[in-house]
Amino acid sequence: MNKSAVKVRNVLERVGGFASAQELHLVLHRDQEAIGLTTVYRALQSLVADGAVDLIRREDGEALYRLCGDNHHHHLVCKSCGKTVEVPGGAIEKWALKAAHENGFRDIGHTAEIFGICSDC
Amino acid sequence: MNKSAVKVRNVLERVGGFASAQELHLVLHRDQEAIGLTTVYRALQSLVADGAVDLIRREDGEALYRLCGDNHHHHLVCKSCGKTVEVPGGAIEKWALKAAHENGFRDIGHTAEIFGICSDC
DNA sequence: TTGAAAATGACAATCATTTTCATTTCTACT
DNA sequence: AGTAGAAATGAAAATGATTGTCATTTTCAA
Repeated sequence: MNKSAVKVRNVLERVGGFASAQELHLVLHRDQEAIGLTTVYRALQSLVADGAVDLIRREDGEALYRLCGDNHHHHLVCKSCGKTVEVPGGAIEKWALKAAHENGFRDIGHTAEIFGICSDC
Repeated sequence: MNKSAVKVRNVLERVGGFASAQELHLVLHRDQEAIGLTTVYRALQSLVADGAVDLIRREDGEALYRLCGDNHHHHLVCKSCGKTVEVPGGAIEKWALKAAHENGFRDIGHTAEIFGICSDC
């Protein structure tokens, strides 16, 4: 793993949740870490390839990254104000594994998001 | 609903599964239907807004559209060859509703995809 | 028929992501 | 230490899907 990949991984660790490549690049700059946007993208690519980082897509198609391996959970997002709640994903996990198994798939991953309107909106 | 929206909806019906905006535009042209790409995008937007069409993201972030079917299901997609299997989503539905309810959310929707490597790859 | 409102589409603009390529840093070997 | 070759870096250009603009066309009710 590169020096850059390590930096990116550390930032991901600190932010704790999902972040876009551009956000990560911004945070790195705030921290006086001189690193190019291109390099951030490359570091994220290799981290994803190594299975160290998960990639999901925001509704507008932008890529979001998060460190793999923390306790697995999904997100409940308010469509109006953006408020986000973490939701345990045990049931989904079982569902995904079962469906994949029944169809002969292996190396399973999944994405799941719930969205709605929160009580404050 | 517009004339264009109707055309787009018809094509979606014929192709039966997921298709990108550009693919739909191509099919429409093959059918001698003169319709601009911009209009295809707009028709898809309004169809999605009306809940007539579902939108998911391919792994590279490109948007895919499909006629909103009566029977709610999700997809099990092979990362290698693209083979897709429909999976019933009952368990997910319950999970999403429960999680949303516990946190005071309403007007709930959800997305879920499973991906892996199929038995042929 | 007519006139306002909606729809259309060619083209330009946007924006995340990838490519290119010249330069810099690392690494291994003498 | 010195050096060649490989890998990493990043600025700038390219890419490609999607959206915005705006002049023109169509629709439709009065």
